[in-house]
Amino acid sequence: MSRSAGNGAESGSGGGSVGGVGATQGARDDRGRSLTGSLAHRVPDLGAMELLLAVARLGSLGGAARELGITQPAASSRIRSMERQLGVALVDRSPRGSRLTDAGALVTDWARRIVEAAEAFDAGAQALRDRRDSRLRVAASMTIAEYLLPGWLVALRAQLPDTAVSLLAGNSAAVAERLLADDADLGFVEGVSVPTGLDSAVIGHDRLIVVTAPGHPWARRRHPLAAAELAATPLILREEGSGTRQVLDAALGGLARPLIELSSTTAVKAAAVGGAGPSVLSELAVGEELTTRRLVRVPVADVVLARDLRAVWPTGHRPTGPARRLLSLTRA
Amino acid sequence: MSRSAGNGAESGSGGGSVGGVGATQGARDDRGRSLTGSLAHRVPDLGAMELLLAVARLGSLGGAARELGITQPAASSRIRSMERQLGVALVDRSPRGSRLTDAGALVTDWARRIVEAAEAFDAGAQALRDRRDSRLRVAASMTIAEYLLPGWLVALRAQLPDTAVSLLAGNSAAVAERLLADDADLGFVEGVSVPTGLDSAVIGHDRLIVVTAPGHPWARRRHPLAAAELAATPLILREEGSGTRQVLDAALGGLARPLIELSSTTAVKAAAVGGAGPSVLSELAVGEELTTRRLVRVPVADVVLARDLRAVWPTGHRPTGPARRLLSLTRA
DNA sequence: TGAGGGCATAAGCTGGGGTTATGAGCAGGA
DNA sequence: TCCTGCTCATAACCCCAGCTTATGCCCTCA
Repeated sequence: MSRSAGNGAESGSGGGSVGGVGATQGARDDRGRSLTGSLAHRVPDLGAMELLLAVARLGSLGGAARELGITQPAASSRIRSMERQLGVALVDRSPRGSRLTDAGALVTDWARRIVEAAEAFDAGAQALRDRRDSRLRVAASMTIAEYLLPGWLVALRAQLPDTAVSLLAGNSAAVAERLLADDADLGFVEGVSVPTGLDSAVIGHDRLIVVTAPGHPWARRRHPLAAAELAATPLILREEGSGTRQVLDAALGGLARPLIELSSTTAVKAAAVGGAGPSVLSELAVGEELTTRRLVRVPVADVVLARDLRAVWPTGHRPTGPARRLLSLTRA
Repeated sequence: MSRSAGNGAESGSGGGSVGGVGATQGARDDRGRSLTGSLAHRVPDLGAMELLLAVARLGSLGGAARELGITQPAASSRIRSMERQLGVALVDRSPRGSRLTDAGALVTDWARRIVEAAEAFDAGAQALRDRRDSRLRVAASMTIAEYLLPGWLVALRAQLPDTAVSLLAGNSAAVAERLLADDADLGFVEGVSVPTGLDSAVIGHDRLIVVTAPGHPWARRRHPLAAAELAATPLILREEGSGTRQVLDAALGGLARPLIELSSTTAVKAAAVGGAGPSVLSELAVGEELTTRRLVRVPVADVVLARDLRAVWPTGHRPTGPARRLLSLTRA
């Protein structure tokens, strides 16, 4: 393949489809995944994505290579193999630098999503690893640890790159225990009551919302759902004793009727998306599903399904230093 | 290392820190990234994440291996090397199966985020690749292609696994052109006006919102911002001619004053997060930043910064088949 | 007590991604 | 005009991560 063969211009608008490739393997499983090679075989790896982002930012393969600490030929071949894998020209190589194709710009944006999720993963994993011998020890309840903390940690790391943050996840009681035993500097809990011995600040709200698949009759309701109606309808729920279940029971007066009981938020989401019925979930857990309309929010009239998200610390020990900084990142 | 050495119990709540590892390399760059090895070296690859999810779901290494089409030793060693890399015990291996550690459960949830982003990437890439010779040809404007379409495609693929979807991204005019030339079956545009020759249905709204870094004075305002105040303040903006800029100018009467002009949404976000000043951005673009409070939304009083998101098709040619199905996934 | 499912260990192969070394297109200044 | 410096490409070689097959131990259950 000679210098600027084939791709080059790729005109003003669309997805550049590079020739050949021919891999239109029709075999798919029941979820539409190709059977030959799972995701990892069809999606470039993180290194390639980082490289692509660097190329996009710097406008040069060699520059990107330098930034990532590899050589220019390595970068070039990596990008090329990514293009081969995707069957789409991503960068327009010229002797004066490399610019993204239109398709490349789109792919880069999607790649950025993945890299951001990976950064959150990394920040969380780092915190998990930093257990002892660390400077800022955070204890958090599951929902917060799952959905919010990784993002905060990414932000915190931008401000305090040298602070090792350690994370410990558990229920409210465990968080309180750790704080009081001075095993943690700052805690995060969700729920109405604050464990005794702790001071707290509200940092946000976790609303439970009623959701259904778009096909469900409730998705087309024009008027909000009444509490009684909600209480009378069997719902896809977390198991009894779970945090969200407690809040729901309290709001309805202990009446929530389970259609199915599942032991993880993910399983509940999957069931709801699959159309098994309406469910009640934390809005933190279903943001993505709502924007892509895999789930639809059903407005509710006379029930308050909100619980506070709070930062907590031992009474008297106002957060200072890194803890204070983290707190300020989270606060409304 | 013998059978159940070391990790095992790890009691009821937290992040299990496996011994050793010792890789607390202090060297970090200005963003807190470790210099030795970029993200890709600190984060397990997609294959490992998929494997972990499978183990979580099936409760067995061998079962997960079977599902992914690899052998049991391969799965075992892969998980083990992931644990070594993260410095945390993830699964509790027993002769009767494998369950996740508490830390493992957390890590699995974070991993799921990455895998979901990768699925969206894959769906988009597949559509980009399927240019010609496909059954459903979609043309979409950039914002929609970037933030919404991948999710819809994932959902559509669940319903119609065998339909090849092709995607073409461009501005409104390009979308219209493709539809009228019968180069596309369904289009998506944002903006107030519908190109002539096309019918449309509103499928959502893209609100532009005013955001700042949490440290900015506006972040602590108690009262909404007046339009005049917004118009009088220099803002971080996309370049003149961009879609969001047009809407903003229209809403303010052509008065928006740029503090900095940048040519990509990502660059604008980065500047705003960095505290360079207030900005106006699509709410689709800043969802993540808002929930993690890297950016804060500033309420605005008397300006309507909404534009419709519309599905469009050639007048008369009501969407049918897969196009209709996709439309129903997006519709309110 | 055997059958079967679970996991571990060991030895060997393969290929993707890295490296060095070299050359060629294009711009801008002496 | 030619040199210098940036860009990218190609070629030959190397290494190790991750896979495989083969085998064995642990535990449970009929």
